[in-house]
Amino acid sequence: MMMAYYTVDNVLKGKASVGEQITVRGWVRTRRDSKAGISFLTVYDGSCFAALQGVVPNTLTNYDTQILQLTSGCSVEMTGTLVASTGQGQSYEVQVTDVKVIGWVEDPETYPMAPKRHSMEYLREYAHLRPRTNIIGAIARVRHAAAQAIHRFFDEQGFLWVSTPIITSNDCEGAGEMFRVSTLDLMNLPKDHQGNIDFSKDFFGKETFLTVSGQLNGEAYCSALSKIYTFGPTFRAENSNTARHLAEFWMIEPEMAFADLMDVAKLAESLLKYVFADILARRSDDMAFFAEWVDKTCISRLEHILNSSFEMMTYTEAVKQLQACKQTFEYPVEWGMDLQTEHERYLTEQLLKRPVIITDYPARIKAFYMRMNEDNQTVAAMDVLVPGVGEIIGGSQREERLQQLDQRMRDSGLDPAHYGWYRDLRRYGSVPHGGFGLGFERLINYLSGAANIREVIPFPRTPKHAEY
RNA sequence: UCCUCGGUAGCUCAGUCGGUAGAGCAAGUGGCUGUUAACCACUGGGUCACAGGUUCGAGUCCUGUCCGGGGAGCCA
Repeated sequence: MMMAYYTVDNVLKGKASVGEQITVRGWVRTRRDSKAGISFLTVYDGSCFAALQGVVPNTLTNYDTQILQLTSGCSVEMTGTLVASTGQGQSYEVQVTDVKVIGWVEDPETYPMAPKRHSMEYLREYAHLRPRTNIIGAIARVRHAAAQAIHRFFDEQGFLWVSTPIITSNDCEGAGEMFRVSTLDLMNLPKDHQGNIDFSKDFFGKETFLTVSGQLNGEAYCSALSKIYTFGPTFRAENSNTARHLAEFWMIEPEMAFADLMDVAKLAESLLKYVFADILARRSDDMAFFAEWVDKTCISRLEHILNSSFEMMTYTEAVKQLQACKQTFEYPVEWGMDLQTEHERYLTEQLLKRPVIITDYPARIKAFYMRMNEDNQTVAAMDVLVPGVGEIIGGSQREERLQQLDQRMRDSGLDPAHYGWYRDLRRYGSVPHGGFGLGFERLINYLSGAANIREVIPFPRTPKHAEY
C-alpha cells in the first residue's frame, strides 16, 4: 500500500480526505488510555500549534509491549484512516492501524520537558529541548512568519535586501561596545616599536569587530539603489542584563534615498502594521495560545493598532507632557536630558496606551550621523516606543551635508579622516535620506507578549551565556 | 556594571523561636473513563547552590563565592 505522509497542519487543514490512509511523523505530546479498549495518542510535528489525535485500538500487536509504554517526547510514525472526530477539541482524528516507535525517551521521570507547566527560566536552561513545548514552538512559528512578512513587505515596496558585512572595521559608531574579531595568538601577541599590539599582523591587517549596525554600509547602497534594507545578525558587547537586550540579535535596517524624517516615520508605521496584520491572519493558532496563556491582550491590542494611526510627538512636546503630568518620576524631566525608561513607559503605556513616535531629540544626546534641524539644537531623529517593550525602533534622517557632518563628528569627538568612504557619499551626488533599525526580537516580544527577549531567539547570547 | 529579592524532591514552592524534610504537579503501580490541563488511591524520590564560620545542634544565624528573578544604565 502507498504510504501518504502528511504534516499535522495539512491534515487539520483538510488536505487529506476523510477515509484516506495517512501517516504522520512526530513526537508524542500525551497518551491517555481508555478501558474501552483504546488509547488516545496526540502527536505534534511543529507544522502548526495543534497536535493530531490518534485513536489506537488495543488489538495492535505492539499495544501492550510498546503503545502502553509511550510517554511524552517519544518519536513515532502513526498510520491509520483519517476520520471525522466524534470527540470534542478536534475536527479530525486518525483511526490508527500501525504505530512505529522511532525513538524512546530513556527515562520519563527525568525527561526535562515533562507534560506540565514549566517556568520560562527553567525552559531557558534546556534551550535544545524547549522547542518541544507549546509556547516555544509557537514563538518559533511566529518568528518565522514575521521574518517572511518583513521580506515580503519590503519587496512589495520596492526595497532591495542588501547583505551588509558582519565583520567590520567601522569603529566608534557610538552604538555600543564591540566584539573583537582576531586570529592573533592571545598567548603571543605581536607588538610594534611602542609596545602596542601590532594589528597589521592580524588576519585583515587592521583591527576588526563584529558589526553593531549595518547602517553606514546600507547608506552606501541606498545612495545608488534608492531603497534598501538589511536583515541580519547584530552584535553588542555591552554588559546588559535586562529582559530586552541580547549580545547577539537580529536587526532590520531600511534606508531610503530622497526621504525626510516623516517618510521614515511613515515607513516604520506601515511596516509594523503590515507585520501585525500578517501574523494575526497567518498565525492565529499561535496567537490564540499567547492570548490564553501568556498575555490576554496580545491580539486585541494588535487589532486596535491596526485601526488607528501611531501617535507622533516631538521630544520637546514629550518633555512638556511629562513635566505637566501628576506622575512622580525617580529621575527629573528636563529639556536636554535623555528620556529615562520610566518616562518612555509613562508616555506609551499610560498617557497614550499605544505606540508613539518621538521625534526631534536634542543633538547632544544623539549619534553624529543624524541630520541637524533648522533650530541648530535638535536632530531629525525618531524612536518608536510600544507598550511593554519600550523602544522597538530607532531611526533618523541622516546628515547629507558634508560640512554639517564633519562638524557633528568633531563635536562627538570623532575624526572625520577615519570616515573617508562615508564622507564620499556626501561628496558625490549626496541626497537627503534616512532609515531606522528595528529590533527583530523586540518585535517578536511585542507580538507574543513574552516578557523576556531570551524566549524569542532560539539560543540566546547574553553576558556569561553562550551554551549550546 | 549598580540596586533588590531569591537558590529546599524531576518541576513550582512551604518550612514558625535554631532541634536531621513537607505539599501540589511530574514519574511508577492499580482503579475508573471517547479521553484531550483528565480523575481517584497507593508508591518511589532530598549532598536544603557551594565553601567556611557561630553553636551541644544550622534548611534556618554570619561571611565569601557561584547561579537565577525583578528594577536601572547602555540600546534594537
